[in-house]
Amino acid sequence: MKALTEIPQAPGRIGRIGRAGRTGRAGRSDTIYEVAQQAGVSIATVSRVMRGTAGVAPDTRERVLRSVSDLRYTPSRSARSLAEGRHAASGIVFPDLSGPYFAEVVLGYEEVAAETGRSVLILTTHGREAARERVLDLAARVDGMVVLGRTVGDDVLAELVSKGLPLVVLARYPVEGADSVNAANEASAYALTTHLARDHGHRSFAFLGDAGASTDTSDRWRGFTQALADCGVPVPSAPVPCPFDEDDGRAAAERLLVDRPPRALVCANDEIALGAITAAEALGLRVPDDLAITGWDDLMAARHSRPGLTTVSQPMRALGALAAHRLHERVAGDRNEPRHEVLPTQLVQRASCGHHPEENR
Amino acid sequence: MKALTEIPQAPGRIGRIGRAGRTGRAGRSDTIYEVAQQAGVSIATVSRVMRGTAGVAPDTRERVLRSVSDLRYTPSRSARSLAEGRHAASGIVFPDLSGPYFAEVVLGYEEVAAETGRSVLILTTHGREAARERVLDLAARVDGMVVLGRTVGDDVLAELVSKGLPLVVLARYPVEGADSVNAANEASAYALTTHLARDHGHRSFAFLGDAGASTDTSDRWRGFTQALADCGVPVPSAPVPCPFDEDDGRAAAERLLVDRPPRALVCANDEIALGAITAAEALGLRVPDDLAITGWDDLMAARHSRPGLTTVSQPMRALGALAAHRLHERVAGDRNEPRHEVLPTQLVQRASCGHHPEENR
DNA sequence: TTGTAAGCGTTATCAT
DNA sequence: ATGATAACGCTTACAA
Repeated sequence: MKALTEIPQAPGRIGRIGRAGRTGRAGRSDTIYEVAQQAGVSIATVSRVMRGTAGVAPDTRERVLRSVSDLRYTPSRSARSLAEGRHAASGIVFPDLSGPYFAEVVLGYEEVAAETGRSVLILTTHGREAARERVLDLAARVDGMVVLGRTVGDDVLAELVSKGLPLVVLARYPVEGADSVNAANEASAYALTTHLARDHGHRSFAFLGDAGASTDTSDRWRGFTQALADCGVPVPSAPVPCPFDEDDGRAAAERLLVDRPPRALVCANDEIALGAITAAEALGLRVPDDLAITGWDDLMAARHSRPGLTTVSQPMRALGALAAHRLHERVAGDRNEPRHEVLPTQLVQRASCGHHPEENR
Repeated sequence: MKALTEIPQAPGRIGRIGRAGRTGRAGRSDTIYEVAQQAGVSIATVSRVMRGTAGVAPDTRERVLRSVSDLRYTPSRSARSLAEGRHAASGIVFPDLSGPYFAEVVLGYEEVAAETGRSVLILTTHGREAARERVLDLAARVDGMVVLGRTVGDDVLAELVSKGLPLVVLARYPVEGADSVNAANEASAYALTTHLARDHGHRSFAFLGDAGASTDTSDRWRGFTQALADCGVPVPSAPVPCPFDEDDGRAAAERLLVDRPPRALVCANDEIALGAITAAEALGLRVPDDLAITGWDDLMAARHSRPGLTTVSQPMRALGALAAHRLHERVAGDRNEPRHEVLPTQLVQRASCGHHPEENR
């Protein structure tokens, strides 16, 4: 007779008994137990085969693989995540997908994330109240995330960092404990504005865009004012506030142009600029003869518009891709010191800023 | 001495002993156990409070909530998914995000999915080999998914359906066991082509687009040929193959137009059409005087191009939103019979198809 | 109203 | 090379 201490440990999986009999039900996928039973091995061996862990005999391996494909077994992702303590997924948070900018950024991001074996969750905040909760919820599903400007406040980001979540911010000022990726907004604004003032000789400017809402815009505003000051041109006291949207651009431009039209109108993005062109033409102003207009982003429409829109081309896809790479490094634990990077942009001269000698459209 | 059968069940959670002492480590979030201990209740009660399940005394509830916020506790998503047997997430699979079409669809989708309390995973296939594996991997992370055309074969979709995964296809022919959502491609192609033949009197046509690659395109081709036949206009034997891209459109149009230019060129989307306009102008053909060109999608660039591009406007966002709704119904188990829906489109007449009496741009 | 503990489906440690 | 089983962190039936 055995003493209590000699009694074999009761199996933790008492409930496993009677597991059979629920096969074939649609929507109920098989588990590692069914595969193990079918193959006549333990679940540990099945797990080894699935994960490619070394140390499984070739014929055992074959047998398991056959059962796997017979039963069309797919491991449960939640169980795996729970056991591994990771999600093999990352997230990206942006304000909205409308307009090509965010779509391109996300595309660049997804591509790299997929290459590094990570699924991608997206979240748009739409400037909604619940943004904080949604972002925190997302944080529970991923191993790290990228957050774009104009989504949630720095307090939320600090919370994420304090939870130990790898974080990269994009098109947003750096925050403690996170990497950042930005386009060269100030430099390109400076170059663009200098081109307008120096090369075309424009002496009266306005800036259309909401500098308070976006770090991109406020950087562009800063480069704009700096260039004007350096060129000895009067500097407007503030940007003309305007959301990132074509209709808003048209409306804001209409109000501005009726009143006291400047000679050159620097818009915070192409959508605003295209709206402004429409407004200018409706008011009988010729672009660029009466009014120069420029944008940002180099959308397809900028190339096809009449007149062609002078703008700044941003490496949108590269921004997303770089953010994905930096996030991957952080998640993999390859690096801890924050890294802040600025990607170069390019001035694209077309007809809307004034006539160029070598103009071709 | 007790018989074996009388031995009390060994607790499943032997390892819980000694759980304390690992607090404060960054990146290691607290669990329901810490909260329970802090609040002086059991984990079941914490769970009830977190889930809002009825039957918790107000003061107990308060105490728990305080501990939750003290410890900044967020439930583990994988553990929750494992226990609940659901992910509270859904996925959307598309070929690529470039161009505004997919971005808009995804945006409409995400918005509705978020409203129904579901996170959104995205997957782009890029026409890659690994598409099947990626899609199956995604399937393990979601409660249901939407698959767009030109991503994976019907065999993969059948596999998903047989696994019991709720499925909606978008811009793709219906498959057994899944809902489908499409735009009225054939009808709008018919209307567009009839407009060109009847209203503008064009008698020689070509169609630019790869009908084999996309159900959208093959439906458009069908409506196109039907309209020509009904108008008594010679029907081309086949589409001029061309990918969905501006450069490809330009290249394909160049080859076509040098040879034997038709009077009207119907393109499968706006990007192709805009490329074709560029090609036509490079060859000295005037649009629409020498050659009418039309597109599909009504991109921003179609509105701003010179000449304005006649095109078909699709409810892209609504397509995504509807797919999300249908998927939600399926996931919730509200409905089992497949539903196939076709959303209306709209012909947008601009200058590129010929001169209209009431033309305004 | 609250607690106990089984169960979710994996991974990985430790024996053998 | 393989098996037994603890552990992952929750939800929920059942008991009290």
